[in-house]
Amino acid sequence: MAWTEPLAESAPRPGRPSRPFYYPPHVRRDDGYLGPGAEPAQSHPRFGTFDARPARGRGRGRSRGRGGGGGGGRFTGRRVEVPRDASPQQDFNEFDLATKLGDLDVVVEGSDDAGGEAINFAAYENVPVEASGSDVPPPASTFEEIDLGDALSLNVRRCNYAKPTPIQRHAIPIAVAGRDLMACAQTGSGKTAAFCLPMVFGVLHDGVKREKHLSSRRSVCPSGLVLSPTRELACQIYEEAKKFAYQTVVKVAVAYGGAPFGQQVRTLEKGVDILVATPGRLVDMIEREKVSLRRIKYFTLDEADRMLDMGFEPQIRKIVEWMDMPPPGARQTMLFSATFPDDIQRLASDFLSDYIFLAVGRVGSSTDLITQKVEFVDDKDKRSNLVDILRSQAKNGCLGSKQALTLVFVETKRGADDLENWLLRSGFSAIAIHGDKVQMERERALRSFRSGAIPIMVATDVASRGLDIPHVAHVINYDLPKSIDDYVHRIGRTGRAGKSGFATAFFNGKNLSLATALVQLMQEANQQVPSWLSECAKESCNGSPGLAWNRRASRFGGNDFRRRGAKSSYRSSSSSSSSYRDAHAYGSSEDCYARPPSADVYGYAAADSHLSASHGYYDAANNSSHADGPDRYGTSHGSIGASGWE
DNA sequence: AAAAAAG
Repeated sequence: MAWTEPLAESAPRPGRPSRPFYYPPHVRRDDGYLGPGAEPAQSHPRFGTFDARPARGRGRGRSRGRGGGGGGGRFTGRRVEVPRDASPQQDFNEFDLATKLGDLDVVVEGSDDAGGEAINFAAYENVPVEASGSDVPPPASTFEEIDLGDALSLNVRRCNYAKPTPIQRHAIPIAVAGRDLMACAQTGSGKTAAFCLPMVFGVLHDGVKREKHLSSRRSVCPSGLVLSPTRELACQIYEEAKKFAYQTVVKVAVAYGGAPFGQQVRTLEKGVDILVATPGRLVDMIEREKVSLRRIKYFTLDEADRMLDMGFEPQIRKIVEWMDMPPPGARQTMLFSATFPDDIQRLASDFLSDYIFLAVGRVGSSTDLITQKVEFVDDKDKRSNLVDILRSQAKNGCLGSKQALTLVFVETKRGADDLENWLLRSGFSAIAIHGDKVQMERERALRSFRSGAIPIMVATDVASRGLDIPHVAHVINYDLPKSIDDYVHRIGRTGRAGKSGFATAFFNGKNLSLATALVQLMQEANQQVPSWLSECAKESCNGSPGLAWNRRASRFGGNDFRRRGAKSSYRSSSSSSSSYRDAHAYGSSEDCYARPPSADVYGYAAADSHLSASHGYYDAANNSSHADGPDRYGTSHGSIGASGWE
């Protein structure tokens, strides 16, 4: 009963003296929020929702049990279904409540604040969960239950994590049990903590033997490794891991390109237990014998589907299979991502041993917090269209008290620079980030965007994954990505923290191949789909090879490819026992008592309308482009067909 | 065809 309960119970008592509690600087934030990227339910500004969503057709069975008797090593699975009527809107309000309260004041001078009691934790429970594999460890509902030990528990507290999020609940016990894991949950849902905590715990539990760092004259031998697809994300993970390792013997370090090699090595040589790295620099370090992977015991691939896609796969394979890392089975491997296409799952299973597949998602996932608009805009009109939007946004002010941030995605690095220049010339404060900039510039861009000093950032896909930037109110897909997965990750930069977000896409003939998947995605997220877009989807469907991108069927988890591949041999008969436990853990019992007061009581309706008001341009912009959308499409149809090859 | 990741 250490700390979660008191927090919640003391909340309604005003004037109660605050608990003295030291928060080290690295877990503080300028906006008062103390936690890192994941989500103490109680006051959590960053808790979005879950992107991982069930595949279609899952609504049928209420639950699917694990095999009766649960014999050792048998492949079993369990699922929990969410009532169909779970209203996304309601969830939004609940999250928004948490957000608002969290923003009011957090912790240092009174962790009693927060009205913990008013928060409906059931919102967290309302996610469909699938866990499949042999002998899946049961989820834990509190951190205490997981028993991470004093030091780690204290750090979790310092991060203001009151309760584990669903992905943490399920993944942490699995990880702590030493099992391999393939986990699906949206970035921002506490995924980072879900693998960092167990890694720190593992190292701590194994006992750090300092001499191991000296066991080789030349190279350091970390026991934990996390790989990330971008440098900035690596930094972010490093920062998070550091919070858990604070005041323990566990040392965390980061290695990525574009920064002085020697400096990073010198840091490593002081000892490192958990190394967060990007692939290139890591390979470099290994080849120069600065680092050895021979003692790796915990290995995590973040954004695993990206890491295993065509561009990255050889490098990852090299690191995992051709360097000195212990083979699957001799190490623990965990893969995390929001999206996990089938073919990538198949690839990934090379790296895993008797793994558990975990998908945590909510019906109508995070994207329904995001209002998605698609406008038909020819390339030549994009600039003026963008400027119109930005101008209207500037006029309509900010998002709450904070400067609303706008993230504009473009296709190419060159395009990012060009657009940045154009915006600057048009009088906007904007900055570009892409892979051709030197690392210092990249970091400076991200920093000034994060802080709100420069409220518009033009980015390539370098910024599409994982980055946790509070107050991004609007994501504009100036150029749409080729794959729907990228689209999902991009718009996922907003609509976090339970706040609503806007996403606008400029669509034209060049994006025809995306139409089908886009329409599908929007429909699932209860978005209004312009009729001209539906038409595009229908057209492009016909016998075109354009569906190469369409991985809808296998995305969003809820889908362990092993179950599809060999259903009959894997799936055991359903049994009521384990499904009952899950239903109980996630189900209605908690659901019914803790409904928060209606949104209006707290003035969310107002907050909400303020938000829409601040984006009032929307109606105007949408109407006009909507009106001429079909025409433009119609007139250029011939060329669309030609250019829309894949 | 593009971005990312080594220098």
